[in-house]
Amino acid sequence: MPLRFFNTLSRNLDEFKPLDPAGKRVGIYTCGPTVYDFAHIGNFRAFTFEDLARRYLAYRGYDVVHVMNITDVEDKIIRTVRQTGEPLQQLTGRFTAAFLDDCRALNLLPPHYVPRATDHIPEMLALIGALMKKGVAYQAPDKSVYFSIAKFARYGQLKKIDAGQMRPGERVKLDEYEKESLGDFALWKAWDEADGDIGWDSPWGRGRPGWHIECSAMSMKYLGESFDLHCGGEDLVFPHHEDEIAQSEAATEKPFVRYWLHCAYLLVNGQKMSKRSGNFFTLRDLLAKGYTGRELRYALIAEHYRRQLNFTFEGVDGARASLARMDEFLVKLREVAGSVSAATTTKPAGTPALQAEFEAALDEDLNISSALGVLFNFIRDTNKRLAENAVPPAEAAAILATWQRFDTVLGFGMPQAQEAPADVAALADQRQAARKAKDFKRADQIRDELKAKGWVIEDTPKGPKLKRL
RNA sequence: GGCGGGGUAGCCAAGUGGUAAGGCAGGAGUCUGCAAAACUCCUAUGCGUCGGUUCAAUUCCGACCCCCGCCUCCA
Repeated sequence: MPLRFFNTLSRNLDEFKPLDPAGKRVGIYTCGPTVYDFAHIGNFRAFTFEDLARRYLAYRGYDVVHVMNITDVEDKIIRTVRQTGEPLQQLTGRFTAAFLDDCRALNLLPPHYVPRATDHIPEMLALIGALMKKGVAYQAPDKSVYFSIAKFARYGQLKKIDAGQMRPGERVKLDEYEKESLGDFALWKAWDEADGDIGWDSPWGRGRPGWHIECSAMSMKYLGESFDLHCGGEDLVFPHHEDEIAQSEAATEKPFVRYWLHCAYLLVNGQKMSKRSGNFFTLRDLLAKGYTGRELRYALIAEHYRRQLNFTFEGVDGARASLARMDEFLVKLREVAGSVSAATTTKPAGTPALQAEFEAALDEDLNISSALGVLFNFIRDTNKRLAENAVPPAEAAAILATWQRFDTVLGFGMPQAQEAPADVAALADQRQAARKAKDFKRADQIRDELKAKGWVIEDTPKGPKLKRL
């Protein structure tokens, strides 16, 4: 089955074909964070979905090159610098590090390149220069440089916006601008007092880059003038990505990106989670509540990326329980497999079918809900056979090997059998002895002690087993 | 005003022109000294409403209702 993505550009499920004539290399650019504060889990929904996309492409055998920018100069950053007095580099360095920590907690694969905007001012200036030279950009009386959307006929292709129909947003004071047209956007923002010592010299005077230009400059630097995939949250469709297309294609006269993928919002209480509304959780907030990164990853990833995801604690609790079911299954398989390795066995009949179903689900625009359904169906069916001791070690090993491959996509991690520490194991032995002696009062007392230490004891037909709570 | 996404069981959610995957929660059972844990089974004559097309619609068409979002801070 072909891999298909819903392409915002075509508004269709398009079969994925890489630009690379060899069909091997795939370039993916994902819009990264603006580092003036901790990212919230709404932000991480996007990064998690992008991680899934990237991982699945790799699973499908593509050589993926993933670029994610760090926006480290921008209005909100400058405002924060002004308010707190913390130097820009220190502020952005701090939150960049925090962001990368959060990414690790969610098991997001590190991008191959994580370029910072402030390290690419020359590339941006070159791009702006090219646009000026082509006459599609102009310097306004306010000294800022703007892109003229009137000069780019294809403007509005992503959002299907008719420039004539645009009307100013509520937060825009039209009279503040000296642009030729309302839809024109800044490539270079002229320095003003509020910027303090933040600024770079340019052929158009001191200033700083506009928001969109960094993504065009950096994506093209690392991936080429045309590349395969560009992802982000749906709020970036317009104007950010629309403007990226305009400035990039106007400059290169080549198609910029083949497939645009956008994920829907994370909601909380039915409303978009955002810094603006104040209704957000950072990853740290949730980790502090005792949820693990993988549980949050599951919660963020388990729903199809193009559907709005209403974040609830009930939902994360559900994610935790779902993972526990999966873990339980894998640990059981490992016990059955013992020391048998999958490599020494021929693949049993069930596994290729499982793989085919898993892939068929993800091939269809990363339908993870369906893929997880496939997995849980398989778990139920195999559990029945495990209960009857009908799964030979070789098959268990083969299933584990297959699952390991699935996990390169899911990123939940394979559960490790947990060795109980000596004192816990000793207590378990004592309890077993008490039970043999029919001293159930003592046995139950030890059970409570173990629980207090964070271990549950599970009496199975094969004897007691210790499990981490 | 323009443009878009949704409304499927208590909650989350997949999906299809042929009669509703999966997860969580809940109920029952197996196991057990009792439990716990685990596992199994059960749980929507129904897919926002009203019409239409069809042998057959949740799935196609039309109208309507409701929710969410974008239209230059935004993942």
